[in-house]
Amino acid sequence: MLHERRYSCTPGQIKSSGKYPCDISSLGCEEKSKLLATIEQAAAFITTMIFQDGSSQLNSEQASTSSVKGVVVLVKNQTDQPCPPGHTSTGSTWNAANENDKLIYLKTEQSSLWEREQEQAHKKFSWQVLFQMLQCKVPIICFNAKDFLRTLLQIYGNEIGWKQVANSVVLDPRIAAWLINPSDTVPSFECLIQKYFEKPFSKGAENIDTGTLRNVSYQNLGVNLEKLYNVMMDLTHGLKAQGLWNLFCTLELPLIKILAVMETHKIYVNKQELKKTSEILGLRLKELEQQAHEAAGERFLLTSSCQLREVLFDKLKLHTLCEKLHRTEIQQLVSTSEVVLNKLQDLHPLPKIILEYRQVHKMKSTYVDGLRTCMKNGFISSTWNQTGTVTGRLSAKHPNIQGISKHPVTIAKKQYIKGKEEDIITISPRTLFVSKKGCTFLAADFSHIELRILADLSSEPELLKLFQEPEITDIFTTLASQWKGIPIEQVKHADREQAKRIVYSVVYGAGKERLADCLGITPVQASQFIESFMQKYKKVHEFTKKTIKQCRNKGYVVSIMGRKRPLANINAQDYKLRTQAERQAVNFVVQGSAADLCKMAMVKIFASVVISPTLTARLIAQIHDELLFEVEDSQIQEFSALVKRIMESLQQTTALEVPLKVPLKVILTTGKSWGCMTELQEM
DNA sequence: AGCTTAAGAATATGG
DNA sequence: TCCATATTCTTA
Repeated sequence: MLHERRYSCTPGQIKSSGKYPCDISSLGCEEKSKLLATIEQAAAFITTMIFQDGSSQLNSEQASTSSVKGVVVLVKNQTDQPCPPGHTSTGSTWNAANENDKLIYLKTEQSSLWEREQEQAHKKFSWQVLFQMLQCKVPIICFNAKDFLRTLLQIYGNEIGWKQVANSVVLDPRIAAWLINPSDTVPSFECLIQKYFEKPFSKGAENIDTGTLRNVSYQNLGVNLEKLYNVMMDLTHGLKAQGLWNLFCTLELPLIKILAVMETHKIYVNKQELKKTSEILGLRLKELEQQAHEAAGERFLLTSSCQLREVLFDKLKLHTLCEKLHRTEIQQLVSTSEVVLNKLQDLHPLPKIILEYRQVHKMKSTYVDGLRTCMKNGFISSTWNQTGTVTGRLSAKHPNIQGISKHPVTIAKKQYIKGKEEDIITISPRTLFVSKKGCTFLAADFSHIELRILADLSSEPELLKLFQEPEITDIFTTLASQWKGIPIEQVKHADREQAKRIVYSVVYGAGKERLADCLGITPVQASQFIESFMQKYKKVHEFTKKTIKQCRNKGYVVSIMGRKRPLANINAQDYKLRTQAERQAVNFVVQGSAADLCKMAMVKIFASVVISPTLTARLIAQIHDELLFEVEDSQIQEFSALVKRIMESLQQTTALEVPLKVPLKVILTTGKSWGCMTELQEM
């Protein structure tokens, strides 16, 4: 409350820059139209959200839990050269570097009842200002711009359509910093400033009052926004110098808007089914716990790998009956992981019970109960992180929709539900996600994307041939049939998955022990396989050697769209560190390039939908190589054709040698859930 | 004694 | 001594 007055400024004061932001609600009619005119001519906007607790996007470590109170905007009227560090913004108060720059405050919080009319007017004007900012194509610079855009969409959801944010140009220095080095995370604005702006400079007085005292931070907003602007300018130069500018502008910046829009979309979850499955899984867990205790001859905590280790190896001594069991990474204890338990399952009944217990427990705690904690009013909406990976991929949390189990868990025990007796119950968490009424989910995925990219980058003729033959519909199925010597029709899903794991393991440098563990074969057989693979696909091996060599020379590797990953250990003395960096280098080029393609697809599809007057399809999730949309039933044909065309045309866009294939899948049943997708026939 | 925190292990996803 | 994520749980 104390601060409210500080925002005010007397009419006419708008021009002279003050210490505090000018609250636009204090402006008269004339000043308001003046302000709108100024905004129309602005060269840049630097913005931050202000939260109820007084913090802003510039001094909160993580996304603030408190709700948004308003937005402060620094309106730049001329794009001046970035000031050298230490020159500006050393004072504790803000003095405009340029006299024409303005610092304004837009209140967005909900109006109190008694001053509703006035508040409505203010809200409307705030909206007018923000709308103009979004429409005029002048860059809006914001730390965590996605959160800013999402919040605007949420607050002005009635006045603005999601397509309208598509025209805006937002810049986020955090993403710029991440492109320059994806390995070092920038957790906060202060951190960004320290890394890219105040580098060796000024460790003095002013740092004290930026984060520690929240009340003081108000008077520093102008200073900090100025800093934000300067850091963005520095980073702009950095991006251009490193050849990352195009990637930044054409891929990562448009993605900000796409993710903001995605986060405003809610996915309906079947609450009743969720509760029911939680109970079924809970019952099964109790049974398995009982069985495990009997098999072990003592009570212990099944979820504790430590206690399980004691039972299996100290008490039962099962490790003495089996050689070369995998050990834990840090403590070098005998592992209780799936591969080890698989090896032990003929020696004792306990390992099998544990394996099933863990499967069911994962299902219950993460995908069923975990999902419930993410729900708000029967809906979920993931939070997307654009800077959370080193390879350029996206990540998602709350829930991690990218990691939700694909394969069902079957419970082979009698259960009595609603008086009905069933012997086998299958639980697949994806079916808990349901599309809106009148809509269906459409999934479009790049098939074998990384292998196709590898084929292209290595120009391996054998691999290219496989992709250019139209009769081959699925590479891994083909490879599995070749490897096992069985006809394609008899290849099962598990066989295909195995073939896939073999190929990627070998390509990315798996050792014989690891591969043997993975496949349940002996290390000798595994090394024979690696050998024959290298023999058949010689150019793949050449590609990895070439990539490592380049990395040694330059200190970094580059994806097809110029994404970089510096690898400090590529020339390390330590064998372990060096070879790890080598594998990371090879993996990055392929995985990073696949990420580029998938992001490009998102950007192009979004742009097409935005310019279409009729299409309303919404992106629900990106699962790395797969885009999941919610589409109005009447638009499925039109939209799916569009998606397929755009995604497959990326071959030309990116000048790939190898063709891209994008099978489309839609829900078969009108029941409309995720999972149980079936391939959409060509038209 | 009960509390929070961080690391480690295991397992799900994707290639 | 394949890569890179998130989540959950236990343990210190």
